[in-house]
Amino acid sequence: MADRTVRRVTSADVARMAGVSRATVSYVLNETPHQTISAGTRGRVLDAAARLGYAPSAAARTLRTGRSQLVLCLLPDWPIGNEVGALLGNLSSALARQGLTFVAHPGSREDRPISEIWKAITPAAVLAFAEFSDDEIDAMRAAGVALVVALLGRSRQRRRELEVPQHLVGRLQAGHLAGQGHTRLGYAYPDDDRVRIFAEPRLDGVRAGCTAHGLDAPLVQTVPLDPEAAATAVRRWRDAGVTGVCAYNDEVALAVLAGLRRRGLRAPDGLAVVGVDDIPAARLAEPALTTVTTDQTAVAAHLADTVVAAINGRPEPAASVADLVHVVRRASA
Amino acid sequence: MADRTVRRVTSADVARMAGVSRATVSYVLNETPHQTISAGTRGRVLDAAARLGYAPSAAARTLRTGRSQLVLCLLPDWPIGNEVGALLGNLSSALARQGLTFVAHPGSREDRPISEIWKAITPAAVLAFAEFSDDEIDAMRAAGVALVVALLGRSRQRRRELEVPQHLVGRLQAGHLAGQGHTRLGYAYPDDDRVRIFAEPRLDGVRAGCTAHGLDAPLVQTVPLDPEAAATAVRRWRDAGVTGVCAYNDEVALAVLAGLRRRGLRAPDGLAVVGVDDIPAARLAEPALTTVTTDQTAVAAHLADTVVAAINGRPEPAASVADLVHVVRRASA
DNA sequence: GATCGCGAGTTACACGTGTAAGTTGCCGAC
DNA sequence: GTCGGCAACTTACACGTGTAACTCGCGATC
Repeated sequence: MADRTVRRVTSADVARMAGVSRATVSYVLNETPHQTISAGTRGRVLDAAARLGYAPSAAARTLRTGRSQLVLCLLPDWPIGNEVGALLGNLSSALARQGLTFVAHPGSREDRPISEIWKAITPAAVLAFAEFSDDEIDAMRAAGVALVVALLGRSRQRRRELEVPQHLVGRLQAGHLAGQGHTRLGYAYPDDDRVRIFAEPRLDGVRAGCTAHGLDAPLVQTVPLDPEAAATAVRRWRDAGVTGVCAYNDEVALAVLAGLRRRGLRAPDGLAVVGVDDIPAARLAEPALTTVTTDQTAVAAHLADTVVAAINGRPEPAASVADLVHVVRRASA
Repeated sequence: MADRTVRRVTSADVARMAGVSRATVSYVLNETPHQTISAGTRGRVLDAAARLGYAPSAAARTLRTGRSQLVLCLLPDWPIGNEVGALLGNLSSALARQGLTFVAHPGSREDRPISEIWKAITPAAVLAFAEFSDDEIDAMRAAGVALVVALLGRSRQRRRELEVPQHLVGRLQAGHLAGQGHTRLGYAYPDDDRVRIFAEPRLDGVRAGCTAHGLDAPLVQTVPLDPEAAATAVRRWRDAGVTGVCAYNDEVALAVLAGLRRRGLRAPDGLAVVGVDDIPAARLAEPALTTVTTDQTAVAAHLADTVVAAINGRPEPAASVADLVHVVRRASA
């Protein structure tokens, strides 16, 4: 009867089977440059590794090199929706193609200082939606993290990778309404402080869009996800002569639609409404919601390229912003 | 000028500062049982560790013990919504209180064999929504994973932790409609094979609820997230004498509401509709959607207890299913 | 007064890897 | 005929930790 405790297959086992030293195994498997290995040995090593089902110990490799193959993403404490979920999925796929494993850590910073998290993982790179303090960034770099990216918000050294798409979203919303002939726009701001880092660049984009089309700045109102409260916002907009509203996202847009109903009105006549994200509920709403979507695959691919480049010490690639966002035309605007 | 490459603080540094051996530091910091350390030494070690900002190397610890402090959750490839997001967040908090770090890995299994993932992490436990093959389970156990939990679907050795709540959800939906006097029910099944593992136990719950109230089995129809297709389903239900419909989730329920509108009808008179999840769009719909919610905090807490118990070799705790799901009464049923 | 027990530590090894430095044998150049 | 150079490897160490096994002094016990 075999040993109860099944031992892990190590590179020493592969070496023994291939009849070479452990170093040779390492050189072959890692394709180390400037090392000359004959085709015969190479084949024997590869064969032995495959036959034994060898997988290197991530812990040992991390200990030795001081850096793991993990990319850590710190999720925000506000509920993540489909669109962020899609971004994470695409990011994971894109990084997997480069041999990096993507993991996400949900949960607010209050639970545990974030240093606990990355010290428990030693990631190659850290992505986060919110900002880092300079101290945090220094501590992470000192611990061997190659790259720290704040996707949004202030960041000392890196540019904010998601900022541009958010800005474009806002511009496109405003542009769509301006193209429909609306001359006085409103902005439906979310009633949740935690998403401000997303809302601000979108609102800036709407402002820029208004300016570009020669319109006045949008009339901003906070809209809770509640029909009654939304109805109040609708009244104020209409009193001010607003005819089209850009909403922070589809949920806020749905609230505006509900507010219109409360007042016996309906989009687009009472108020044209444009959302963001194209959630499933958007096309099921009454009227169906016009909305703006982002090509999360493209964003994820660029983000993955940036991470890989930084880990390998190469300069970061330029972003292509063309065709990143689109309007999905439906009945509400 | 100091050394450019900032060295990591190790337990040896702490030992030097406290004037003790490295082993003593380890014993103090890990509170190893059956080790007698004087209060004085203990204090000096703790003080030195705090002063130096010492954090143990996860890689070294993992290498030594053969098991990391990470709990890995493999996310499904279908889009995760708010409710799963909330579950993950709560789970992360609950595990953090026990010293475990929770990480989620998004992305389909097609990208990369899942063995690549857990070999790159060596987690203490693995949670997944879908099933594992027996071979996968064996391989993971052999690699040192203490616990493998399939939250849903078949699983050889562990029970499926999320199965019961899904079943309860279905029962409660049926019970609510039965309580309103409906005698012939329909079930709106999602048009996405990937969520079958969620849909089946919910549908089973609805069936059980019908039986418990002496009703016929529900008339099941697949409902795509499209108003026109939903309208067809609505016609068939009404032709069959169905007066109340349980939907897989709120999005499918919104589709049913849209289908009713297409036919000039409205809930609850044309067809009473009950959703699941209470997404933000539910209370903004017309009419506002009655729905069933699950206490994700309680589910997460129990799941965390199960994980911790398994890692420490204790028997798994019993689940309390009382008050886990609730009906949110609105206009649609 | 030798012995035992025990509190309070220390020494030493193992975990599995990457890689710098060293060791062959062989071939071509002077 | 020697010597440098190179292909093809091997030897040996370091990474930072947990823990079994050992040491040492000291007070109590027979």
